[in-house]
Parts: sequence; C-alpha cells; structure tokens
Amino acid sequence: MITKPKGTNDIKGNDALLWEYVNNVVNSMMSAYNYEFIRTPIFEASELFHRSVGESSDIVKKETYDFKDKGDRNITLRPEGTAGVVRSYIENKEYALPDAKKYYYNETMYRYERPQKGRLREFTQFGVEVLGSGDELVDAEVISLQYNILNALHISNLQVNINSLGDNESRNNYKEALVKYLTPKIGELCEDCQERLKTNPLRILDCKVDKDSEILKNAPKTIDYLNKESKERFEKVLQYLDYLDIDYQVDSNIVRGLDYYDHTVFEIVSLDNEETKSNVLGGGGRYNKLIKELDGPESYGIGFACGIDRIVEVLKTIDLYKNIQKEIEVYVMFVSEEEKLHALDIVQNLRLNGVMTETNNMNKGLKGEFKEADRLNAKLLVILNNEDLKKGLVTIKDNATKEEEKVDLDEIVEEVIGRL
RNA sequence: GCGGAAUUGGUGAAGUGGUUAACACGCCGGAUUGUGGCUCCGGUACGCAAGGGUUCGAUCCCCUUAUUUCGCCCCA
Repeated sequence: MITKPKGTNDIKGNDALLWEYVNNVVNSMMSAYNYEFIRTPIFEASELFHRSVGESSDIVKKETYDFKDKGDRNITLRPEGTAGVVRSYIENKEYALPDAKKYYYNETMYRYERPQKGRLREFTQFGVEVLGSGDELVDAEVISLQYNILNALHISNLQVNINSLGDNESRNNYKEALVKYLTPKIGELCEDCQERLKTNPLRILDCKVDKDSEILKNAPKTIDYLNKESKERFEKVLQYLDYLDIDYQVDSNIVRGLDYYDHTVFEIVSLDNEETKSNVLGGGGRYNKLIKELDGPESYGIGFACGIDRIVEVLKTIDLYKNIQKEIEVYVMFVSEEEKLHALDIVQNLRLNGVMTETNNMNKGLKGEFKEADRLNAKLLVILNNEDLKKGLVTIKDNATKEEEKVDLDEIVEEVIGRL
C-alpha cells in the first residue's frame, strides 16, 4: 500500500470542515481590512530563500526541500511566505506605486524537519505582507489583524508577545554588547549556544536549554540598546496597540529565527494551551532591509504568518467546535428504475435551486436509504413511489418531526424550500 | 540530524510460539409484500505496518525499512 509521505496530512472529514471555517473567517477579515489576495509559486529559485531567510537560519541550513530541475536550475519549495511575495513586489516594480501594497496569502509551506505534534513537513500558513510603508500605524494594523482573526475564531486567552530589534545601528550595537557580555561566560552555556555565538548570537536568548540560566537573565536587553529613533518608534507602536485594546506583553527575548527582521517582532500565543510547543499560533515582524537585499530599492515591509494546522488543532479543543458536523438539507429516496428517473430530475432541480441534496447512489433498499439519510443528518426526505408518481404526487417527510405530506410533483422545489 | 515509545478489521481494541485471531461499535442482509431509526438472528481481518531471518511452526522472538508519536533542535 502506498502511504502518505512523512510529515504530510490528508485534511478531511471534520478537520476539513474546521479548515473551511478558518478559511472563511480569514477571507472575510482580510477583505474587511482591504488586503489583496496573492498567490506566488510553490517553488522559487533557491537563492531567493538563501538571501532572504538567511544563510545562518536553521530553515535554510537544513530544512529546505531543494532539487535541481531538468534545466539544471536550483529550486527550493517555499519554506515560508514572505520571500515570494517580496520577490513579486520587486519583480513587478510595485514599489513605484503611490500606495502601500497590502497582500495576504494562504498557502502550503515545506520544511524538511522531523515531524511532531504541530510540526509537519507540509503545512499551511496564511499571512500578510504590507510593503512600502514604514508607518507605525501599519505595525499596529498587522498585529491587530492577526489578533482579531484568531479572536474571531473564538480562541481565548490570546497574548501578543512583542519586542523591537531596532534599526541596523541599534541591532549592531546590541549584537556587539551581547557578544561582549557572553564571550567570557560562553563555556557555561550549552553546545548549541556556543555555536550560535558565532553564527547568530541573538538566538541564544530564546534557547530552551539555558532559559533559566542567570547568564541569560542578566544579559543585555535589546530594548536598552535601541537608539532614540528606534525607541520612539517602538513606543509609538505600543501606544497604538493600547488604543486598539490588544493584549500584549513586551518580551525582550523574542528575536525570531529568520534573519530578515528589524524593528518590531512579535508572536501570538494562546495561553490556554500550556504545552508551549505548538501554542505559538503565529508570528511576524518588520523587515525593512529585505527589499533592498533582494535588489529592490530602499523600502519598508512588515508581515505575519499563522499556521492553520495548529489553529485547527486548537479549535478541536474548544467546545463550540466539538459537535461540528455536516448536515444536508434533502435526501431523495426511490427504489424502482422508474422512480429513479424521476429522482434524477428532482435531485438536479433541487440542486440547481441551491438546495443541498443527496440521493440513493448505491442502489440501496428503502431501509438503507433511511439509514443513509440519518447518517447525513438530512433535514427533509423526499420519498418517491410509483403509485403516487402516476398521480403526480411525491411525499415530503420532515426527518425531525416525522410528519409527512404528499405534495404536487411540479411544486416540489417550492415545497421543499418552504420547509427548510 | 540525534534519542525513546508505538503500529492488530471501517473504528475502539483483546490476545497467544502451534487447528477456525476474543469482545464492542459500525456496516451489510434477514425477521418486517416499499417508511426506517427499538429488538432478535446471520454475515463481516486470504490476516495481525512492509520485507527478510530464527523455528517443525510466528501476529507474538530477531533484523531492516516505512509511518505515527514524544523529547532534543527549530519553528507556524
């Protein structure tokens, strides 16, 4: 038997129902905020991710799906959504437009990792990118949009953890101070951290192994190294979030694993799910440098991404969604071939009038049809029999009250709709 | 990439080195000449993840592989 590749998932049944529901909420919220849907390729030139996500990030170092196509090009399956959107923005010279571009996407991503709960090799993220504006209002809008989507899904106890890495100058000053502080003490930290000191010292801050270490607790904080401009900027963002009533927490250890971030970085968690592993439902940040890094002009960008797979897992724990099930409106029952011909016609008519209709497509007997109708949670049954059909009549039965009535065959659609 | 645990039908699962792999749910059929959901009766794994080995004989022992799951790492 052929089985699904490791770390992939078939989304079906009730999961698919929840999935659809999440998508509907996402789409309508994105539309209310005036974000434009964008679909970029599932694969891109490998170089795009190396230059954007960053050579030192784990994502690029060991987690990408890379291959050579038949033209000997280096191709990578996208591990995240920002790079492709930014590439498109630059390639189409949209930076020349007078307004900021506000994009949202909802796509599968690929990372070659060891699968675990809440971590798959193929997973789906929705997210946004706002390109061309560095206004603090946009930071607040993006964070609040993410927050409000999760809120609209009735995920409780949401909290935004937020930090600022500052501009280049601030970031470099901080990095210098951190390395200076850590170098004499590095022997006391874990092996990975010793490696990180050289490659990506900021990541030492959210090391799980050393998280309780005094060394890290007393380490310099990013916020203390922000220059005046960056600091004012960060304070403004927080002020706007206050106005929007967003529940946030400044957490100086949030640095994020992607190299392209500067200024605002954030992630959103549901405090209900204690296992801190998969409770990070989404994260994001500002990436002003990235556009230039990818051969565009000096510009601005900010975005977030949320994992739908994780969100669906959370929804499953919420009472509201536990009994979610599909219900059809009408089940049309018949037995004989002659009845079947009438059924064909009636079913099509109902469907074309927008009534969710199912019928006996397994050549079942009457008893089997009743059972199937119950399994499908049919609200109404339409029962055909030869004798009545000759008189131009069909039976409509309410599957809840068991009341039934014979109605005119020609008026079946109206009669059904009147009862729904 | 490293370490631990798991893998029996549509589902939940019991089980033993030796004829027909419990039990339950579900599903199918019948009792009920075309109006059911109750009840009763019957059927429902050519097979115990895949491949190989040990053995007179393995679902149960060993090896390999795959997948799942937990932890590390990392992230959504």
